Amino acid sequence: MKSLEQLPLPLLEWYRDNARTLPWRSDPTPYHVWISEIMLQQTRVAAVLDYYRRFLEELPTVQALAAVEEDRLLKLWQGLGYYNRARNLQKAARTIVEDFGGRFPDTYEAILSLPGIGEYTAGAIASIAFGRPVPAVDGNVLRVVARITGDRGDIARPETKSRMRAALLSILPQSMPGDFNQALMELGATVCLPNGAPLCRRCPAHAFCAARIGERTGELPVKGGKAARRVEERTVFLIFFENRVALRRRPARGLLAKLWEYPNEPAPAPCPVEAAALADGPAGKHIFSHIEWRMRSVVVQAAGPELPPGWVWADGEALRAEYAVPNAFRSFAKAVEERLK
DNA sequence: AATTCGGGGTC
DNA sequence: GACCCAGAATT
Repeated sequence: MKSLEQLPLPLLEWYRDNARTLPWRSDPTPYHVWISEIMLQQTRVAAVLDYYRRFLEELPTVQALAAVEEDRLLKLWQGLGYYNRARNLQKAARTIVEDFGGRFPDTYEAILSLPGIGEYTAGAIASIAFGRPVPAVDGNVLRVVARITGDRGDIARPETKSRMRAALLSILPQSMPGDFNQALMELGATVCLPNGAPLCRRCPAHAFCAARIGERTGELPVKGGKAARRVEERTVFLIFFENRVALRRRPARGLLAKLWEYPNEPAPAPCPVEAAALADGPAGKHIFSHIEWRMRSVVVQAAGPELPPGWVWADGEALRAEYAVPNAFRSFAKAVEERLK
């Protein structure tokens, strides 16, 4: 990894001049860094900005996060995805309040022990918020290192990841590890782009990057895997009674756990309530990482207010402000709103 | 080591 | 379509 040794100085200089202005950088308290890092897991900066602002506005402290109602927390997370992140955030907040006296733990090992925090996030928080000299190796960093060093190892494999992490640890500037880690990610996000289209002319590693010199940026990094996606046909029931719509809570474990949904079943499925009228509603499609839902909908005028146990009637205001409904059902939002007026 | 967990931007 | 994103937890 000889070429990596030349990286720190030009990288830090580049970062000083090119760092984006991001809300979690203006006041990098451990709480701010933590919330931002969890939201940013597998999620682009642009998608996080509004959620981050709303979240900190309502839950400005670890104590507030520890105490908030779970349904309110899910509502704040609605649409961001990977909802276990929100639940783990609260578990960790309660651990911090109860076991750490409300003070965020300040060592890599203690941070790593918290729910929802793995090697990457522990390294990010420890280095950015506490100045600890540990690497933070995310997807951006793996791509940058693979290209600069010309490493053909599969970056999806733990062995490749740990090799690159060790190489980074050996060159990590002890004085400013947080800036170095952020600079590497920033470089990956804005210059050393995926899809074989990096902006090498703007790169501080231009002179010594193995992939650029060898014209192999299109072949690096090497990444295997890609599980096939299964398709599920589902029927969604948009059930109305007197300007309200029926919702039910999803199971506590698994996909979209504990979020609210319009009742739906694998197609074909019979109407789950006594109906005064039935009509076809809009179709919808939603693509998860590992599943594709192809949905048709049925608009149901319920014969009465009776619902199966656990289901609820929601009016337009409750639907907007109270119930966390995942974006998988966004195709039906307009049709539902129309009938709740 | 492989799968499960969302959702959206980008090519 | 395919890839990827400031990944972690579970199996």
